[in-house]
Amino acid sequence: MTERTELAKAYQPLSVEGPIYERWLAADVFAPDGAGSRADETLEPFVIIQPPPNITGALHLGHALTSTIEDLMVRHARMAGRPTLWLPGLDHASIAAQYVLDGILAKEGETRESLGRDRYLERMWQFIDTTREVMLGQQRRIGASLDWSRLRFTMDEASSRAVREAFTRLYRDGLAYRTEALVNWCPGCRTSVSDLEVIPTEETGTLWTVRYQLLDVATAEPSPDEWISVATTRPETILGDTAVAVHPDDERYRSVVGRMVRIPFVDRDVPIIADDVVDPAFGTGAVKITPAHDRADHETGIRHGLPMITVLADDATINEHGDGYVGLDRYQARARIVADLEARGDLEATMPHTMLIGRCQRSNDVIEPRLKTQWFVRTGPLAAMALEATRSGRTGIIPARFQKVWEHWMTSIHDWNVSRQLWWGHRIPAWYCPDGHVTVTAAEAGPDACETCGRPARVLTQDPDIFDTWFSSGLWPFSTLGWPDDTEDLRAYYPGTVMETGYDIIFFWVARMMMLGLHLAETVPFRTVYLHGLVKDPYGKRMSKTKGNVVDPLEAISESGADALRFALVHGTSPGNDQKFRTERLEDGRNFANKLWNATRYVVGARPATIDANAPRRAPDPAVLGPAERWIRSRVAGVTETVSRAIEDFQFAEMTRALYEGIWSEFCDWGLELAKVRLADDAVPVAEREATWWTLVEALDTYLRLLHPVMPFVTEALWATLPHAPGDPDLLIVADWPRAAERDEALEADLAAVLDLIRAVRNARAEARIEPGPWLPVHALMPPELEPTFEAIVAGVARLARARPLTVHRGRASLMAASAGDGLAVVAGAIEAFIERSVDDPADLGAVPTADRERLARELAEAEGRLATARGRLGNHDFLTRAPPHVVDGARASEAELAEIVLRLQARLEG
RNA sequence: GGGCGGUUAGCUCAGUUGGUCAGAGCGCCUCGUUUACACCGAGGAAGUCACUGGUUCGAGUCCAGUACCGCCCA
Repeated sequence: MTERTELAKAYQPLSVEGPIYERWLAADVFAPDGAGSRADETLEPFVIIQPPPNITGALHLGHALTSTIEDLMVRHARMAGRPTLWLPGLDHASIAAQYVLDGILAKEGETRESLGRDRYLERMWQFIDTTREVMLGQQRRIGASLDWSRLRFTMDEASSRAVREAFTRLYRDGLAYRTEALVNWCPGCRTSVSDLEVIPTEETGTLWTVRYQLLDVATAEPSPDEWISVATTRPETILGDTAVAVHPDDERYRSVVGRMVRIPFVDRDVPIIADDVVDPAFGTGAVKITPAHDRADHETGIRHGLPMITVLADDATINEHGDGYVGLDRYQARARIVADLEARGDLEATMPHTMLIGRCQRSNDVIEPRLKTQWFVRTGPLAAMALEATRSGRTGIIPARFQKVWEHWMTSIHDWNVSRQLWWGHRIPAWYCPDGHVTVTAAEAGPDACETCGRPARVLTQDPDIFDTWFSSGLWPFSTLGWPDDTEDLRAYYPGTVMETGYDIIFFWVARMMMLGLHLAETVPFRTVYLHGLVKDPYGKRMSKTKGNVVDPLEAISESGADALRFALVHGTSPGNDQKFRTERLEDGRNFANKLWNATRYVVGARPATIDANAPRRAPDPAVLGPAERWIRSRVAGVTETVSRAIEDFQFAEMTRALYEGIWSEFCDWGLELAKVRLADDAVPVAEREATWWTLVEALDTYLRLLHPVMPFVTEALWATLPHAPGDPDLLIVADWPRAAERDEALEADLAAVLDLIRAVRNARAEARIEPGPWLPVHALMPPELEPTFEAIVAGVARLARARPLTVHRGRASLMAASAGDGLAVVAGAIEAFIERSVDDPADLGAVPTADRERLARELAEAEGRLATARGRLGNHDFLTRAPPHVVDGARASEAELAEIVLRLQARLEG
């Protein structure tokens, strides 16, 4: 049984959270097959494979949001009894990790090359040993109920094996091939990068117009007065030009198409070709073609069978093909070439030019398109499967509008370059024999011999490259479960239920997982893709370390508690939409936790002496429940419905809204206040007081369960202080998810009317500037059908309205007779009331009734306005005939009610 | 150039199939030490739902266009 501790006056998250996480761990409740699991094996499993965060990065608010939303879904599913797996992981992030480590090494005066491959990798493992613990610790702090027994790392042996196997199968199936092609080369990182890692940035450069000498048709030597002017932003690529192109319809150049020009410096003679891709309006209408260094030129080159001459080395210096400029950096070469062109008189014009430059996402270097022999994955068939999967609904995307983005990307996808010239990652399992034969094998030790010619392994060399990190990530939904082996986990938990991530990496993650999952694991990797928005700073800017506008989740947790951070993040999220985060939002969650804490503190302390402190929780006896108790139960049922539906619909902010409203504005503001009166009233029979208390306990019990997925710590702590029912577990985290009870809508409507009266009385008093202290006699008149309910909670109403005595009148005449003296008239919907006012200072007598009259007149004007609107609608024949009957009925009811209110107010004003 | 999202109270945002939906939190104003909570309670002020047309008996809610902001892709 749980220990009942005295609750502090205010919730202190820091002292509560750590021990609770330890209790969860000790109880072994995170794993679906853990000792503390209460999963019902007959239910469908709920599985989220966590998108593994980059092992070198500290967790930011985006990770916090991801963890919170996933944890929320997972905790809900777990409480609902489903076998629930949330599998944690870390990503080795090749390029990012190398970037960070290289920076550290640079400070020590070392480089990758100076250490050598083996020592470099040793350093990397040491480095990530330190970052790993930080990452995992952060997730624990936020309360993530991850199955740590299944923690995986993309570089562990099982993942490596999956990568080798996956690649081998793709190769065997003709979906992986090696070829020379144009890749995005980052000279800083010395590797190729994917299209997604190239950030197009608008920059101002220069457009140079350069004269190329035409050759005399007869002599094939430069013709002195004939030239063609081409415009270029990259003069250094002149060295690799193999043609000049014009548009076929361009009259200006029609006569020169087919003639030859001489490329400056390298003195290569190349043809003038005609091609539709040339934009006649750009520059001079004639462009130079460098097939080895430009994507568009590359395609043109292929169409026209042009030679492809690479003039840049890996470090972006001019290579041996750049006669006279060899060894110069690309920008030095550019400057020299411009100067030399000018000296030769071949530079015709220089003008500023705005263009898109591709920069490396990681190093910010300008990307160079270069020809490289690398491995590619054929995406056509894979993308087709991925498209079909979403179109058929086997995988749904939430919010749905991202389906369009998905379709567009999947239909315009290029083959995927998976080779990276890095060291930290999975080595490509391809071996080459001296004759150029390729052998691909999943065997860890490599091939025994060349597959083609049988030469022994010792003469084969392995491809020096590693895989793009996203290749191993793409296998994550199943490699984590044991694939390629037919494991129990794979059978039980694949495909996963939800893939939850930010929309910014839909292509990185989701696309690759879908393509590889469909091909290799033969089905979609997850049923639903849920995309959340980005967490931005208060001005709507992306948070980044360089901008200095990041909010550290750990700092936020230290200040306000993990629950407060979780609440703030969930409260502000809606599918696919960004949220602006300001730290003041944390206070909402902190205050809410405190409110809940104190409500529980009150309830625990208000236990009637007749109930044993260790008595198990039992449902209140329905026979002795008053309206307030029945109202509480009905409202709890209402909130339960809303919360359950919101979770199913991925409307997490709606879930927090409903709970905040239900717990604070309904349960605390009205339910507890009404209950207090009964609990404190010795005249109320013991059985009724007990039932009232059990009602409060039951309501809190349910609310704590409903709120647990969002605020796991405070709810777990408080639940421990409440009586538990037989069959309840020791920990809330594995307690049953509430089933919504029957609602009593008629009673809810009655109570709403009563609460309106209390509000109206308070309002009238406040406006009349009556001191809050004194109790004043109040007379009420209401429809007879409301009277029984009203009478049953009259003591509570009296207290909350500060009415003494509170008299219920039968008939208008009786009320009017009672309210003849000085006082305040109140019309609250169906209930009319009069507050007697005792005047201490006779000088006040004149002023107050005037104020009261003003208030009533204002209310009358408003009611009359609404009545006029209602009558206007009802006077419209089209409305009566075309609007659905229930709407018309509603309008009639509202008209009748307003008319009644107007009459009462008029009577008051005239009287 | 193509596509998507946003524009609702001073601020941050809800408003799911068009019919009391004009809302919440924070902030602001006025009160308040009734033993759960001042991380609180009571009351209050505050918005031509970006703009212009259209559809409809009825439009933040649907359609078209405009403006501004942001994002994605080329």
